[in-house]
Amino acid sequence: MSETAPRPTLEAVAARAGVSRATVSRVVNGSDGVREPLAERVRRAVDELGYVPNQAARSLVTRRHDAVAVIVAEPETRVFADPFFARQLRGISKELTAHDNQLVLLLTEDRDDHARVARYLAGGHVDGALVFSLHVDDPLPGLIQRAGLPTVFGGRPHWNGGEDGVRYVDTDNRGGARDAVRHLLALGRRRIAHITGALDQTSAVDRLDGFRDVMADPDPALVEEGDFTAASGERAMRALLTRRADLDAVFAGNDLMAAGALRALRDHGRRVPEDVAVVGFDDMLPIAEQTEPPLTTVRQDIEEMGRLMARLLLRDLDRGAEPDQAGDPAASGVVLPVTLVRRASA
Amino acid sequence: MSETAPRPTLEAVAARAGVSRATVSRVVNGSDGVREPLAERVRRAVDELGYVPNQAARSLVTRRHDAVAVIVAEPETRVFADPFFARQLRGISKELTAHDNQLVLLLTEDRDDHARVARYLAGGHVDGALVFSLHVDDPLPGLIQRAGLPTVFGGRPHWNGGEDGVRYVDTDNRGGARDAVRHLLALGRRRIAHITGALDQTSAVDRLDGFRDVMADPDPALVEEGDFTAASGERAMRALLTRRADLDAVFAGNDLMAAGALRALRDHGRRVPEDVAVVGFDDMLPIAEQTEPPLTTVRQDIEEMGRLMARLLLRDLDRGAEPDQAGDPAASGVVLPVTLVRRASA
DNA sequence: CCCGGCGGCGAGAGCGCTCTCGCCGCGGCG
DNA sequence: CGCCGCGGCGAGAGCGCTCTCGCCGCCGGG
Repeated sequence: MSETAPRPTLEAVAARAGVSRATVSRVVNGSDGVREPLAERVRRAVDELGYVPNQAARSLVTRRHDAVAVIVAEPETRVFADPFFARQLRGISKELTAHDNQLVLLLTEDRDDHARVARYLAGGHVDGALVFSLHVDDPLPGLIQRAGLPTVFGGRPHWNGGEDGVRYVDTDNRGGARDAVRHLLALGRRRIAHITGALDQTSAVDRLDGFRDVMADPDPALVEEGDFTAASGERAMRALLTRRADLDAVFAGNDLMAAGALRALRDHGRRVPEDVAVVGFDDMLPIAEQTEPPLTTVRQDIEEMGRLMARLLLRDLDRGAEPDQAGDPAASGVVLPVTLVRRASA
Repeated sequence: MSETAPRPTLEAVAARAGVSRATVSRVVNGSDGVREPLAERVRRAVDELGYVPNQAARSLVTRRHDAVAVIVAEPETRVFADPFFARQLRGISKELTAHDNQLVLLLTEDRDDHARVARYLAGGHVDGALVFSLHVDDPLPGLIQRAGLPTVFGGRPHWNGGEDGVRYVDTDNRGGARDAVRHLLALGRRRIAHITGALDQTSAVDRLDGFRDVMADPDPALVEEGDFTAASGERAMRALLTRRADLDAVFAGNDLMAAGALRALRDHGRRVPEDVAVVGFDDMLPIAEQTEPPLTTVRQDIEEMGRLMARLLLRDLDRGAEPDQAGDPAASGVVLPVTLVRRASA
């Protein structure tokens, strides 16, 4: 009973149906050229025996694996502090399974892991890779490019100026930041501060750029660097308040920092939004709804981002490995729109 | 240049080193029986050619895949609302990669997915499975058991009464609940309420049981069912306050509900902890630290839980598929300890 | 000096599949 | 009525690896 049943092979199915292996293979893989009565007999044999193709054997000859690696290079910071990651993964998963592809997850922490990942990718276990690497000095993207696998990045990669044709999906960080700041202006605020995220990440840089787009030459005293954590937001807010006690609005680089900023404002006796209006970024739930007051923020569709990354990659895989360098212009980088969500804080 | 380099095979390495395939295989797989000068020559050939074994070919004959499926059956609810999932995954990932195993992630949403997962597992792509399924009516655990793969569950599965020898790792929900309630008693509180989680999940049931262990026959009016969301915590707290305006403490089934309860208490003008002491569960960061006041709560080591699940599974895999029914008694279920974290709310 | 044993290495089969060929039978056209 | 063409199916090679054998050479003992 506990004996692992010897899985039936193509051969066995062929024998039972009284046909050749080739014919069974044709039926199983849905290629035409098998006439109906025969095909039906094969199908019956397949599920009488409970036949399931051996993927290893198949991969050995087709050189396809129907599997995609998802590489996340983000040990300590935001990815694990918030539900971002899970959402993205979910989007990716949906798209991949819809196309019968598996998701192999690789989490990396340090340099040793990089070598491991590189080896894994070179090992040809997967047909492509989706990569999340947010930091500027990360050697991972380079390693991966070198492995020669079709790849799509999550978030605009850093060295984008140089290498071209790098596929990525990003949210409209810059545009979202502009929307946020314009909203504050529309409320009549004029002394608007910005708490940046960790500036070694493109998302933080892009949001800062958006802020500058609208504020055109802001007082440097109104910009303070954070690192996307709530604690950094609180600290930054305090610093801003001592430098510019007259500020009347803050655009924080993400909701976590906005939450930190709210505490600092409360401690300093500032009312939100009456004295100081606050806008966040991400619409990270449940944080954004739970703050006091609830956050006005810029929402990005995280799950859609994941889905899109997967879709892009699968498309590449379908039309053969060659990314078709002449290919469609829209393909190299895709930027998803964002929307401003108005709650009580601004 | 864009030509995908034909990966070198064992054959090629053998030719270059002037030995047979068997010898190269021996060296690559670290089995002894190859004398030093020869072994060295092989090793040189391997990295001159950049040889990486073809996993598909290897699996075909060894019937091992060095891959483990992680199945998460939790679309909407807590897993995606909080960083739980990511933490657990990280623990799992660490342990798996330490043993050169890959992590194949399967997220399921609905019944169709179940069939897909069952097929995948039956397809023999992976050597074992780690399963997270929290709901009582989930058919998934049954399907998986039937696939005959070595499996470890995250959280005590539901039908535990029946089937025996089911491997799982759980946190000490009941003991943690007892600690929480005893802490409230030690503070002198006597009219202690409990907001339960969704009672179709064992964790919620166990926490309720722990509450009852200590309170022995509590007033039913002091127990209100929630569903682990902040909104449900808020609603439950309101209900409790109208029923028993004299309550002086609340033990919430998780931190999210505790956060909801805090708002309800604030709205009703109750001071925390002076009028009502509040204890949560999970120590979910950053929520638990960000509430006003910060939450006293029961901490569980999520990452360790993941690591342990992986370790258990790998152990099973190592000693052949047979779980050794006589095996060590500790193996069927492992319960991880929790610790009470004191902050300002109680 | 011969023989037995043992350890190091090579030959070869085979894992379960895909895919190219080529064969065979049937239908249509000359 | 014969021939050619084509579509349906089977035979067989081969994907890259592991692992069992068995061979061969070396060493020690009789």
